Amino acid sequence: MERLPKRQRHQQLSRLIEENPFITDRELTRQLKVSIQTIRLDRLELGIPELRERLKLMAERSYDSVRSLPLHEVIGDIVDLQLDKSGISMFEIRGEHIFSRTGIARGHHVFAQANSLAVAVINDEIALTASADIRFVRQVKLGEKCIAKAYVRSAGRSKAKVEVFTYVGEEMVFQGHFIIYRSAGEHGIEEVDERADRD
Amino acid sequence: MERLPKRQRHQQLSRLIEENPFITDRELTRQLKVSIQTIRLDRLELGIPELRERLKLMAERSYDSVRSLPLHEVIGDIVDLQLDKSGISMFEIRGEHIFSRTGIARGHHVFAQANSLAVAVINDEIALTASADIRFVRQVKLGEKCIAKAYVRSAGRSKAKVEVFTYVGEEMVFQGHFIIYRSAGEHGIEEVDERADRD
DNA sequence: TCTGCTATTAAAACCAGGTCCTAATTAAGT
DNA sequence: ACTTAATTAGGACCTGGTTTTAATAGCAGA
Repeated sequence: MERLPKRQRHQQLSRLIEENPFITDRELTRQLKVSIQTIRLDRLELGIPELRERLKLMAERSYDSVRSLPLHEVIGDIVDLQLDKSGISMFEIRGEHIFSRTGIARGHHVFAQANSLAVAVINDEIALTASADIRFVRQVKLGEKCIAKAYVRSAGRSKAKVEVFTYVGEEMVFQGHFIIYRSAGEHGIEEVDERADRD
Repeated sequence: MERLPKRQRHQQLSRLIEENPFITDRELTRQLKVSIQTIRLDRLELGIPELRERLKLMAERSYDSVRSLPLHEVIGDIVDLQLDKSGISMFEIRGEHIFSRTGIARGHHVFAQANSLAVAVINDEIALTASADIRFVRQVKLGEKCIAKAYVRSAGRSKAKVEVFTYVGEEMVFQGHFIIYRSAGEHGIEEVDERADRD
């Protein structure tokens, strides 16, 4: 009663499916030289779902990632705002903002908080980021609360310079210099609008 | 002969399937109050494949584009990826990405696409943005498809320089220079030094 | 040798979620 | 009334399975 062949086959089966989840049982019979029933018994024992189920799982995984883009309007809660002068916002790093492996926040969330604040602090109908020079000073981790402080350094007619520093506690974790376009009475930009909504 | 209902239904059908690709024809008959045959004719006319085919496509997309990477950590769909060399991703600006009044994309979404891609293209266990110098060249509007192209310019042991250019059609809308930290232990990567441009 | 056990294979019924084809029905336009 | 487009209905067939029930092969121990 060769037991080994079975275990070996199980290993091979797992490997084959892992490296090509699109394989059908019929294809597996060819590769492993056993009947299709054996393949199915094996999958049953190993808890490997059928092809369609596998594809569905993969599709789901890749779907809710697209769906769960949590980058909406203003990122973070605005705590204080003095238009054209300064602003403070608070943003807590949660599970959806991190690299799952490391627990470290993805840079664009930290950026998003700062960018949102830089735009919000500009007192204009339309304010858009033109450019930015940013530095991620240290990593931010799950659960940490980021306090971003924005200061308007200079405000011309069509551009404003805004500096943003983000802290976790005492520590600075991010800094950025933003150049923000403003509408300054409808010029330069084709589509002029009202100011962005605020919560 | 109300032609409108048909077109409207087609629109609704497309919308329904787009916002939930996991829906079956049977479910669609309930929502649209027409027979299942009509649904199938509609799908045929619109060139929308059956449920299983849709799931398979989604699975494929998420599989062979970035099998090694956790996809959900990337903003936009990776179209091409040559680790440590270059990468391309596609990101369509949708309603949730814009200033609702103006239809102009919020900067941090455009940044997020570029940042994700810059991190993804670095072949390392841990890759984090250290700093970035970015410019929003022109506004991006609702419905526009942003194609971001990333090129690894130099890859040292602990840092890599990545340039990202984002286009809508022929037009460049964003450019950024990223410095990415890498873990520099795990993989002894000493292969890449300086790379020339490539399309 | 017979019994018992595992592993394998086979066969048949059934299912979801369709395609493909033919035909009937309905609605509406002129 | 006749024509045409749109809709609905029905049945055969397909893939890639599940589930169940049975038969068969191979070997071990008493």
